[in-house]
Amino acid sequence: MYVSYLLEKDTGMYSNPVRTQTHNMNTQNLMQYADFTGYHQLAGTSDPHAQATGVWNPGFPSPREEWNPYIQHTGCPGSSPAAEQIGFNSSGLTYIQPQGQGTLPSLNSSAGEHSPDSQRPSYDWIRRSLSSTGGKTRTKDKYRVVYTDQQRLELEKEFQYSRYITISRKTELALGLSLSERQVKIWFQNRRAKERKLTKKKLPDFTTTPTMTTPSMTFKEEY
DNA sequence: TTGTGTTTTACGACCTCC
DNA sequence: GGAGGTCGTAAAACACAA
Repeated sequence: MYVSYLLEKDTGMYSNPVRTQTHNMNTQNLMQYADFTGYHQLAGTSDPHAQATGVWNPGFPSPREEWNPYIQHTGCPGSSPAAEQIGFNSSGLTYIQPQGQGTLPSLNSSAGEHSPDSQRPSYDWIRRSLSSTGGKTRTKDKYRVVYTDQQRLELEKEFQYSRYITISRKTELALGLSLSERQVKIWFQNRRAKERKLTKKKLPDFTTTPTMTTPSMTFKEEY
């Protein structure tokens, strides 16, 4: 809720230093994340699950059509005040990068031309602006970390685009946000759980719950 | 300041598919 | 068997009322 709250209301719910710094985001203060001190595992470092995935399929299709209503109903995330403040244009899929910042090298440049990914933001500048402080897990010295507003905003934007992240996008997001792919995957899992919870809350009388098949069954083909 | 409720990360168990 | 899905849950982080 926190990130969606950011997307919706442009005001932070929390008042801790990290969040306070980012309440009034713009393309300049995004670079504040350079001194972000939270723990973020780097993909491919300590996380055994964070290995890079394989070759991206150039034939990556558009997001599942059943999500289209979602995208339409939820509106373009980039059009939210919060998103606009940090530099996303109204399309929500094209990122206005800070000047002088390059783009993340495409996993497959030709794929980018044909996939919806080509219209999405590159996270290279974010990756460079984020710092990593090494890996800690539930069984180690810190139970969990708090993602920055920027990280959650980007994850939320991706979630608004598609409820199920593709392998290539997971890799790109993980790199761009200095998270492990496992963290991105779990974030999406938790985010879907949250959405189901909210939906359940909104529709308490909804007895005939549609059977939800595991998306991996259909999505693996799209990978 | 403290107690309490909510939200956010992270994991394990179990399932399905290839 | 591996990958990724849901579900349930633990615990940290946080908001807020008293």
